Amino acid sequence: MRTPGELSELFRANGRKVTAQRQCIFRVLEGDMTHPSAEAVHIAATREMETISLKTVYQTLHDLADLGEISSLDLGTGMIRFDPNVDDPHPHLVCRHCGKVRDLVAAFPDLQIPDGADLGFEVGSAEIVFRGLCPECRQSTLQLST
Amino acid sequence: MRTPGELSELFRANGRKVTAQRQCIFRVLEGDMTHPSAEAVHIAATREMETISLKTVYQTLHDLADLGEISSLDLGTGMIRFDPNVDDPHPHLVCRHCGKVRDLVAAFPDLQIPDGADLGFEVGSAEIVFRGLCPECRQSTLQLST
DNA sequence: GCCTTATCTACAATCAGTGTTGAAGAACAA
DNA sequence: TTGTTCTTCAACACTGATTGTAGATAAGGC
Repeated sequence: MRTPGELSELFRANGRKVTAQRQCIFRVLEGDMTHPSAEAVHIAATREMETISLKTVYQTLHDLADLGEISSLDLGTGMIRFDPNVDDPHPHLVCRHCGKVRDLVAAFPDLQIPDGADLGFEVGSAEIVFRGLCPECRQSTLQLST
Repeated sequence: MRTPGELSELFRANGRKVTAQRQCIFRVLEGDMTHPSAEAVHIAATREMETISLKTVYQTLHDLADLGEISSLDLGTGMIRFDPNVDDPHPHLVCRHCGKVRDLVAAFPDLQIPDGADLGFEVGSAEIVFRGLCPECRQSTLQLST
């Protein structure tokens, strides 16, 4: 993802206004590797701007997704997650206990659908999701069973 | 998925009762390849039993999923989809326009995470989702742009 | 600084899915 | 078949994430 300054430029170039709320959200997202939900972004943003509304956060995140600066992921955790790492496609690890999401940096072969197997679908993108338990939840599950 | 009769047996064997509503749902699911949502199953079921409630449908679908007879999928279409084809893992094609889901029968290599790359995750399952446009939505999109 | 227009906040609504509860019904034993 | 017990049913209200609305506010060009 770009820096807050670059994102402000991009918003202006696209006829969008650069408000204090949006810049606050840009800053919150910068360097965030946790795949935050809109709610999580809102909580972080209110630490800087107490009055920012959740609706504004949703709106700005969707704007960023429309511009291709972040990607929105529905990984089955009950809420949409936002991923600032949009430059190279990568699989995701999802904890089925706490919902934590992590990028998997290991390389995977490009998935190609064999000719004719797509039944007329025009395929745009492929996603790989691994589900399991994150280290923390593994730990607490082990403790429960002893 | 098993036949309605086999499912009834299985329910009894697991201490669950076999009600008319459940048998109706078994029949609806049999041979359904459309990955229906609970809502869709409910609509189909009401054609046989007008008074069956959506809650009962949810309950029975979850029971079936708990017994491993169907799998529940959150593919980002806004509702959980249920897949009676649980015997062999397979990728899914999801239409980003109408939400239609199709099994991809083509074989894909087992996805294995390279050692150390999982950062301590205990990985249980892998999912592959292809997103794109189904033939019908491709058609209507083409017509719109002419 | 002024004006136009996009954006903001607060509030209410939507939508999929779940908890609750009295009533109905299935299983099982005698 | 009958009675007992326990599960399940259906209606209703509720949750939690997300979106629509509308009046107030502020950005950005002049």
